[in-house]
Amino acid sequence: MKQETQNNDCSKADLMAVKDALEVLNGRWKLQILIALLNGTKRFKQIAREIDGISDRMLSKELKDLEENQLVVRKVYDAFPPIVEYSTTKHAETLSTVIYALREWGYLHRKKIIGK
Amino acid sequence: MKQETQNNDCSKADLMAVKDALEVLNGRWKLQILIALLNGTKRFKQIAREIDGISDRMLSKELKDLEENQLVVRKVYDAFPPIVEYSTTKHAETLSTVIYALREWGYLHRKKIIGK
DNA sequence: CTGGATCCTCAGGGATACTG
DNA sequence: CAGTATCCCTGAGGATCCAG
Repeated sequence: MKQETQNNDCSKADLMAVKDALEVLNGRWKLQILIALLNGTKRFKQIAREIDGISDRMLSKELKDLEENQLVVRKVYDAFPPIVEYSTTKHAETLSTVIYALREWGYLHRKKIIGK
Repeated sequence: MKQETQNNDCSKADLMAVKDALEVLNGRWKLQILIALLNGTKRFKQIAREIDGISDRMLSKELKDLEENQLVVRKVYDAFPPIVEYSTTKHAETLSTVIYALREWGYLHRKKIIGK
């Protein structure tokens, strides 16, 4: 077996970038929330209903995280009952590439493993 | 605000696919390991040295997971000291799209948030 | 060297109740 | 409705020791 000395030439900074991305999208909720919101502006309960199994507490926390990372925008209307709308930023739209890739691979993998 | 009734038309099965993908790639090690192995066949310690912060226990477990998902292949040479080589499968190569997307977005996000 | 076995810690995340 | 506060538990992941 030949040992190439430069076989990881393309993955020093790249690995960092991937790690950065994963750090922002970590947990099992962030991407689901973003997908929901990329489909259009929604209210808190609306998101909660759409994402199966998420608790209010988690949704609240995740939305705050995403807001800090400038991926979602929170807009409060002064009304009763309270109305708060969430939507994605331009920056979040750049994630669609990632989402598409994951979606395609998800299909592929399911076919490979389960539907073999 | 107008409410579209079909604003989530494109994300029922798609969401499932994304969730499937995330389930296979969960944790912070799987993708790093795959990236390392996509760069070439490697031995256990070699991977461990390449991935910063991973413990032997984790690496062992993650490799087993990846093997079960048919993403890596384990090859044992009967020798002393023991030699075990890991490499990626064809199926793992289809992940490169995902990895590229994550890498690109990682760079983009870093520029957006940190280097603004 | 390649890991399995064990023990431990801590953060992710669930359930419930409560406020404005 | 839109959350916050609290309590609790599970499981990811680290450290260490040990065997083939």
